[in-house]
Amino acid sequence: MEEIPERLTERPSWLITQLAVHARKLVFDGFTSVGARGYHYRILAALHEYGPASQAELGRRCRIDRSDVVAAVNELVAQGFVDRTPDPDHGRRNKVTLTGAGARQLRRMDKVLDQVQDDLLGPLPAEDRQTLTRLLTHVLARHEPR
Amino acid sequence: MEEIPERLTERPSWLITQLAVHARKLVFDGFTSVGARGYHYRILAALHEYGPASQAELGRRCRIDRSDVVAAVNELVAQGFVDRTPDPDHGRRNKVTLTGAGARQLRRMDKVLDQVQDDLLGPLPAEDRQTLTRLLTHVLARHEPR
DNA sequence: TGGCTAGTGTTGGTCACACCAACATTGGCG
DNA sequence: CGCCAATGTTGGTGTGACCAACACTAGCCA
Repeated sequence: MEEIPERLTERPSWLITQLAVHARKLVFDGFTSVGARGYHYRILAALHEYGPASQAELGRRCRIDRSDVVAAVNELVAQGFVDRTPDPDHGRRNKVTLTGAGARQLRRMDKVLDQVQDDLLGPLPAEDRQTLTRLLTHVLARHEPR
Repeated sequence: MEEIPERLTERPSWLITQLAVHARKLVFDGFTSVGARGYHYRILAALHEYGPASQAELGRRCRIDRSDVVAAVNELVAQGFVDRTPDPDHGRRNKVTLTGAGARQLRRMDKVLDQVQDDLLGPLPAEDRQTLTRLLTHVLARHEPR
């Protein structure tokens, strides 16, 4: 009954940002159920895929600001999901390492995320789902040049 | 060179939320150049399309929380883009009305947004653009039931 | 060798957006 | 009439994305 202005609904920027709102809520709820949030997942994923890394590297790979990596790693350390040790070669640099518990947490979060995809895309046919993913990937790539 | 973990890039929820980050930045920059922000546009658009409304109505139509409508309308009043008068029929209710300056501001923001769509979707062929819009609309509709 | 520059970790802020709880007030309905 | 729903408002929370500044280190190059 309460209609949204057409100026909004017909613009891709509205569709994307509003759908992102719902996606973030689903992700947030899922991650909350395992005591985590988005930044944690990104960092655990990067550590699992590329191995131990400095905080600056993590920030670049995860698209997280250096300063925000500090806080997230602090929390992950407190939960025992990563270790932070000074890099012996590089004086100032830290080496962040995934722990066994961290890998298990990552698996839990993966399961949560898989469920989220289904909730998010709902009854979208597999073909449309693939098309959507392809188009989004293509557009996003043009905004992440380097 | 700095690769993003596949776990992220292959998931639609990541694609949508990350693309939304870029969309928000484009919209933010554009709106900033005319001294406004997202909430302002939504409210001006709703007033233009449906005429004067109460703040609660605006909130429902624009997907903005009641409490946030208060602040946004305050700002719009201060800029002279809307008028807020007590509803004569309804004691507690306010009637928010678009002014001439508000309508002009809305047109400015419309132009900004049109440019943003091009920047956002880049060189996506018209057909793909339409497909993307259709799919996004469809998925979003399932998350906005009523 | 000395000095500058780039990179690193850290602190401490800002902003938009979304959302929630509480409160006083008011209208309308049973 | 009395209760419930709706309204406007205040004040607070959380995430995610940034930015500026600082101290320190490494590496380069003149």
